[in-house]
Amino acid sequence: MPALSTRQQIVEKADALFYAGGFEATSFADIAAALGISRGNFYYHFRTKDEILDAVIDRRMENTRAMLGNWAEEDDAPKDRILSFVRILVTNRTKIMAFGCPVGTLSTELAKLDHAAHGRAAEIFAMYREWLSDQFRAGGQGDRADSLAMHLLGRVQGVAVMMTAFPDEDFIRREVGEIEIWLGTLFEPDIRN
Amino acid sequence: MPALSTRQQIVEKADALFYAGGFEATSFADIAAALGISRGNFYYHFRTKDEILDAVIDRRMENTRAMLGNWAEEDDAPKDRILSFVRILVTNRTKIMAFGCPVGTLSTELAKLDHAAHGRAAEIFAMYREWLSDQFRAGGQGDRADSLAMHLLGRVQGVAVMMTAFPDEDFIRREVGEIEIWLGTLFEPDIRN
DNA sequence: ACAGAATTAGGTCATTTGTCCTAATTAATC
DNA sequence: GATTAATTAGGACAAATGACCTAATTCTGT
Repeated sequence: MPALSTRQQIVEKADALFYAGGFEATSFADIAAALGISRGNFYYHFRTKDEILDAVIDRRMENTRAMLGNWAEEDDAPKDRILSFVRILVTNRTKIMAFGCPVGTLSTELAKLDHAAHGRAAEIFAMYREWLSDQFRAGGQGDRADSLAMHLLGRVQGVAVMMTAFPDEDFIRREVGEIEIWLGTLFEPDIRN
Repeated sequence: MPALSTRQQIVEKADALFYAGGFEATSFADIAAALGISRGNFYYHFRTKDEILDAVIDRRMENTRAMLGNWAEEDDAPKDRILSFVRILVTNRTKIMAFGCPVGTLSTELAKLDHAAHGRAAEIFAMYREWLSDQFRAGGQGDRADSLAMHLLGRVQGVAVMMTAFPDEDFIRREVGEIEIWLGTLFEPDIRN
């Protein structure tokens, strides 16, 4: 009784390899070899590369949904929930410096490939957008909520891109710090000078 | 007497194809076919794919240097120079929505491929960083100049990434507008309320 | 224990990849 | 005009790719 089904193992490994090496550059053989399974076995579970990509995106959406749910459970205040999001830049800094943001890099790669799944990859972004939008709305930002969500997503994506070019921990902390200050002024409007 | 040498044509086409389709996904055959030249001719000018990449990066660095120089010539005020940089988001919005930022996407792709040229791609970023840093310093930002340059680069990169996922012109103009306001407060410190 | 379904192994196939070679053609130099 | 150098054409090559098939094995329900 394996801890994970072969299919789950394939999706998990493909997820990691797509992130670390890119979708196009990762081959069937790479995934099968990394798992120690035969190509035939692989083909039984996924007939085309696009099917694996679909399954990987499904997995990422589930994981994202779970993570966003956890952040909402851990903190009651919208501001603290949003801070949990921002701090993944620090938590995952090592991987981001090496491979960028999994969401952003997949989206841009599929855009270049003109891949049919680009829209699905953008849906992962949309999940973050809506969740952040909900938090800003709950924090009393009303109509600005969605704009603020997009703005914050962009800020975080930008830091992630810069991290791969300049792996500088000080830069990360400085940017995260500035975002925290910005959130502070947003959620305590009577303290702005 | 051709307007461009074969070698120049190859580099130019490779540049465009690498941007629109990615480095890994663009093959020798793609470039040769797009130019209508034979593979043998191609091989005469570039023996390996890495050589083409190097030439493309050289070209981009030259073009970038020229563009930054032009912006410096067109405007005397550091703030206006920096605005020229920010507004490429609007000027090139169609291509960015389709393929992202050429600098950022190449950097992240080469990072994932663990490619030797990743450092050279980051040098293009470094050119922008230093140029922006010079402008901020000329604008009286002193020690903060480099931090501000990195911050602004990140802001622009973030908008570019979001544009590929959400091709929304309003978002672009909103973000560019906010950056302009931010620059305004930076360069006119006595007007902050 | 056994039949049927699910899963896995191993190999095949046409195509494409990056790399490379040789012969032909064009351009430059004396 | 002859000789040499630079450039181009048109393949060839092994390796890798995504896709596919069949036979063997393992699991499942009865």
